[in-house]
Amino acid sequence: MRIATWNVNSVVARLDFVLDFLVTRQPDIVCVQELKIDDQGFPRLAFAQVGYAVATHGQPQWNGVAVFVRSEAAPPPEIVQAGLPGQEANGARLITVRALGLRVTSIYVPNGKSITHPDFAMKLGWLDALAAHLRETHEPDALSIVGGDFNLCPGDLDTWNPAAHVGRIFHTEAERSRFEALRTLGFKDLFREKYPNDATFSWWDYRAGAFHKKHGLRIDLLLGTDAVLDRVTSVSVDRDFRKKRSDRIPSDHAPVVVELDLPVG
DNA sequence: ATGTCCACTAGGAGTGGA
Repeated sequence: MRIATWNVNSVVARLDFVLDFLVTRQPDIVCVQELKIDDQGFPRLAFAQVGYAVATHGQPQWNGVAVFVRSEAAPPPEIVQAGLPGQEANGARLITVRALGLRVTSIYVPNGKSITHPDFAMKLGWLDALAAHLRETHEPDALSIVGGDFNLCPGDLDTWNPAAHVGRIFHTEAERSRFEALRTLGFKDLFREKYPNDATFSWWDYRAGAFHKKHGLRIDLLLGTDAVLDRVTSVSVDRDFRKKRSDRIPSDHAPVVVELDLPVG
């Protein structure tokens, strides 16, 4: 089974990239963030035509999350939660589905803007609410995945220039301690568990040639319970989908993909 | 490099967000 997470930075602007990712990589499940479209406007038909069912929790203009499921020989995803309880006013940032025998959550953590901005406190509160929600709904023995854009670097290996970012947003102890709380709940960082010493990034700023210069961050993460972790065979970043294609502009995030030793269906 | 790209409003270029 192949499961991915990808912040697409507008599913409408990125439709060609996203459909090509599905067709060429054939992921079984994809956690998606930054749809930037409401559920009515979501281009469902285009996804059905390439064999994917979608569960969306969108809003106009900003945010929005989804889970795509390869529909060949599989029932469509069943939505079990749309929106993080108590945090609905802060944007459409969480959806949980049951699909292919797994519980899968796609999240888009608030950016926070800067550590002095009111949005930073909102971000920390959102992460606290996420931990509380995962604690309440946790099935310790289940195959559970939380994938998404966490808008934080878990450790110094996850940032291209740690010295320049000490104490800055995405790198603060306040953010990292909340990430650690998710691990304590039983949600392990699949990439880091598999590769304790690898510096691999998933996001590069559009500006200043950051991708070319390898000035990136690892902020797009797939977390899983031990039942998932035991079945991980690889975790990779699909950098091809961060590359410009003739006149087409990519998202500033690349897909992160985990391969599991787990049959589909 | 304050560097780019998105959606929205508006009917063009500016704003807010990331």
